[in-house]
This record gives sequence, structure tokens and C-alpha cells, in this order.
Amino acid sequence: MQICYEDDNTVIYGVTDFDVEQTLECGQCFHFKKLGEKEYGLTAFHKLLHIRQDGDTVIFYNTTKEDFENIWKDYFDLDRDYAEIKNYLLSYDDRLKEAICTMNGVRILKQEFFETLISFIISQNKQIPHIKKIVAELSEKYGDYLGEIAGERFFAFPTKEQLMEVTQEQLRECKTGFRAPYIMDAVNKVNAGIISEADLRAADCENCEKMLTQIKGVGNKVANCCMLFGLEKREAFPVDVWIKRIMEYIYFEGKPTQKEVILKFAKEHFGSYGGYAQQYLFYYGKTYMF
DNA sequence: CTCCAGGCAGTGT
DNA sequence: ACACTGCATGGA
Repeated sequence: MQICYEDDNTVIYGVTDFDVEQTLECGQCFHFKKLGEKEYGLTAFHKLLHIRQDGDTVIFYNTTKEDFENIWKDYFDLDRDYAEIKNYLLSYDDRLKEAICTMNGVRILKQEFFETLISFIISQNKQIPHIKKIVAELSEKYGDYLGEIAGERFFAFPTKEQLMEVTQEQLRECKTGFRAPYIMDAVNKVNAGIISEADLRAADCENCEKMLTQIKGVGNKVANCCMLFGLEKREAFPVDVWIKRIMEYIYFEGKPTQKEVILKFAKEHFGSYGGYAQQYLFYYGKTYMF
């Protein structure tokens, strides 16, 4: 992989184990807009990015060396060796082969903690397109305007301070429904320091999950999504209806299996790489299996 | 029309 | 422990 800083753009040549479309569309992130073939606009860490991929070349438009190195390289997890991750997973279990080979270009994004917390609270009992719609509306109404790409306007996800000013009524206007009080509780606890990102990062998975599930509307699944996508805990293993279905099909002879049993299996089978296995399985299963 | 969605809290045994 | 239910909203 070679990184070149050309004029206003940053360009990567010879990228491996990365596909911008798979990485954004695999369900880990809800805050981006598709602009063209493997071309996207998104915001993170209060910056706007226009990115396009052509084969093993990835163009970060209007991106300085500083922003690439400080933000986007980490956001897309480009420093991590995914070949090693895949080899590890496959060395114990070739039943993952099809999922990993098909979803070859998925990387786990390092997203902002607060955004993943609120986004995955919203995600419960909803389909991905609608989650994206709600996240977009919240951002447009209460987040900062960061610029436009090809006529599309982009807004940062609201900060914890910005959401602190939003009433439950206003949240409901964004179609959050019964999740509105859950969002309120999360925002309050984060702003009050009852939920602290530093503490969550320092904690092991078990304790991190305990802290997060103190928030109303945050259960095992939402907590694990938050840990995996927003706190860089790659052993986290969110079990939702899809993963349950997929794991039952692949590993439990298609028989209905308790969530706890699936969790235990994942822990023993995938270990500290559980989160990667989960995402390959989720995206593959959701796209091709049922 | 009914059914369900990257779940969870509340209630009842 | 475990099962069952209601929940806002939109799309199939």
C-alpha cells in the first residue's frame, strides 16, 4: 500500500482487504451518502470526506496529509493487518470461508463513541434505511453544517452538548418514537459523566457492557455494537436476529438456539477476533443467505 | 388489511 | 430463570 499526497487529494495505491462500499454498506455505520459507483460522502470527527475507490486505488478528495494521518487512516482502520485476521479466523474454521472471501473488503470502522451509542439505540426494531433516515434528520436539525459535495449537503452528527438541548418532543419529531426517552437517558448520562468514554475504554468487555446497559434502552446487543464500532473492542460480538439466524444455520444444524449459547460459542470459537467474524457473517448472511 | 424490522423494558409465572 | 407483550413508525 502506497500513500501519495497529490495536490489537494490523498491517494492510496495498491490497497488490500479494503472496499469502501462494503465497509460503509455492511451495517456498522448509518451516516453517509452514496454519490456514485464506490463513491461516498461522509462526516466523522467533525470533518467532511469525499472518497472514491477504483480497483485498488482509493482517492480521498480535498484531504490534507494531516487530516488523512490524523483522522481517515484510523477511521478506516487502514493500519491493521486484515490478512492476519482472516488467516486466524480461517485457521480454526473454514465455515467462515465463503463469508470472508465474499465480503473481503470489509474493515471495522473506528467510529465516534457517542454517535454509535445514539445510532444503535435508534437501530432497535428498525431497518437500516430507516435508521439512516433518522440519523440524517437528527444531524441536519441539530448538528453542524460541514459543507457540500455535488449539491448534497453534509452535517456532523450532533455532539453530546448539542443533543443536551434537544427535547423529547423534538426527538419524536425526528421519528425516533419510543426510543426518544432512551436517547434522552443516554445523553443525560454521558453529559453527567455517569457514562464516561475513558472509563469504558479502560474497562474490559464484561464491565464495559455492564456500564453501558445502565442506560435505558441499551441492552446486550446495542452495548456490543457500541463496543465494537465505537470503542474499538474487537472481541465484542453483537447478537441480533440476523446473527442468530445465520449462526443457527451454519453452526447449530438450523435448530433454534438460545442467544447465550450462541454468545458462548462465539467467545470460544472466535476469541478476540469475534467482532470481525460477526461482521463478515452478518453482511454475508443478510445479503445472500435468506 | 396484516406483519415485521441489527431490541428492550416491564410484567407475570 | 423464563416466556410473553407493548412499543412508534414505515415499508412489504
